[in-house]
Amino acid sequence: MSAGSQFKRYYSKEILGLPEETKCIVRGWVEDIRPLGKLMFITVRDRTGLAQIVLNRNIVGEEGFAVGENLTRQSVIEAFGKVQKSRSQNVLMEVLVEKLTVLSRSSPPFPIDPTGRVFSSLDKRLDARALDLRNPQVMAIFKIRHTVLKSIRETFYRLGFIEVNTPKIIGQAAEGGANLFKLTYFDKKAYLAQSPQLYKEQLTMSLEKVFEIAQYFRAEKSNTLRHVCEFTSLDMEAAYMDEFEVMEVAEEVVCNVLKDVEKENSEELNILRVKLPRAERPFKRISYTEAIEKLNKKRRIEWGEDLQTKDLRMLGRVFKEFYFIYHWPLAIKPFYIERLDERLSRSFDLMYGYLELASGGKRVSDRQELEKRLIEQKLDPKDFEYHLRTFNYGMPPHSGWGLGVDRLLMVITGKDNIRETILYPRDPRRLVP
RNA sequence: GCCCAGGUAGUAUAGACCGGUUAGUAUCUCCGGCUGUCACCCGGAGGGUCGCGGGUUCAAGUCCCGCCCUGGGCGCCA
Repeated sequence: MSAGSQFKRYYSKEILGLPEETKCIVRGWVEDIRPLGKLMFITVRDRTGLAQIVLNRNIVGEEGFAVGENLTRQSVIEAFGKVQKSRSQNVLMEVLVEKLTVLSRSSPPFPIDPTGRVFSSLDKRLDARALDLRNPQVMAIFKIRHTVLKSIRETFYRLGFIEVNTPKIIGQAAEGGANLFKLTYFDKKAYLAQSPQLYKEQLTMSLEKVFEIAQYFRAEKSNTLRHVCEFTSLDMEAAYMDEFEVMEVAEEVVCNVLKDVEKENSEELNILRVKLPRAERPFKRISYTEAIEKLNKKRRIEWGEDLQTKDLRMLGRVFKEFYFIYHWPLAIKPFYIERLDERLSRSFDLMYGYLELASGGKRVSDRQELEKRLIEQKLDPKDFEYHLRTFNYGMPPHSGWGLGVDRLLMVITGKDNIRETILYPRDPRRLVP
């Protein structure tokens, strides 16, 4: 029997709604095999869900039945058959098999149980990530991730932003702060980009409003649930906007993401047994100084200090929602953030509870001021010559932010480990698979 | 990098305080039986250098030391 015109491949989810006697092809991986003498029930999963197919010895014959008897779980199969009403408690319709073919025979035992009956540690699951993704709960995270990425792009397109791609291999490591991964670029030293910051700023002088979704690299031995060495960042930068205007863009992006996930992923949210966080515009805005006052009721913290993990956790208990902390001390913000006054910067962080999701602000657009700020932060303007000279060509005032996509996924899927939201995460201890 | 907890069949775990017979259970894999299963069921079998190295002891999965790995907390993260 061939995949001729009368047989059509249906996804598992579609089979439930097909009329009796529909000729169909079921393709997928075997989740469970329940032999019952001369009858055999096989549950077949594909990316849409679970289908039940029935192998009857009187129909497929001795040889056909032997295919089922030699089947292993997780094998990829193709079954030709007709839809019939099922007496199963779990599915309405099932497929009575006329021919069963094994497309790829699996080799048990498996390092994890992708049906989730026996739980495995995240470490074991990540070692076998390709198989782990067959688990509907795991797959749900990445279906939601897809919606998030799509939603982000649609919002920015609608707002008139141009999508760009900046280099990830860079020649200068002088930005200070996070450690960069070094690599050999023919006979030169090069580095993996930790952010598109300087490039996206430069692009505002021509493209005006840009955004980029890309992976960046930080060589920090951070062993936490919210740091990885390779992460996906959503970056935006816009000419003529100030810090409050780009905060509104962030609100719009986040609210649209939640709306789209609610619309397109209700099934996945069910599988994950999570409710979407609520988000109402405008998000709460508290200044850094107000945050310090709030924290000072619980513990002594000096104005000017950066907020530590325990401070953020305390704020997270007060604000179980999206909120901004704006106008941080100039001294703890990078050189490219614009000064507000003697002590403050035109900066902000977007938070959800204790988790920092995005960081941004209005940028310095004057070359002299930028050079001054570099020196204040003990960086050498000579190392930034390629960047600084662009400010001679007419640099519009501009603002922007960068948002951790993986962290946003944590908030949406209710996962407390960032590794759950990344297909193949990279942390200080994990480089494979 | 620091602190805490842990490492026992492929996976998940019991046993450790209080050292002593063949390391138990679930799942898994294989074999046999069953024409309506539902994480099928029933019967049988397989699978463990108890993380690695050293020490104490007549005797170590169990006690002690070092290392590695894992989980969590913190630090680092312009």
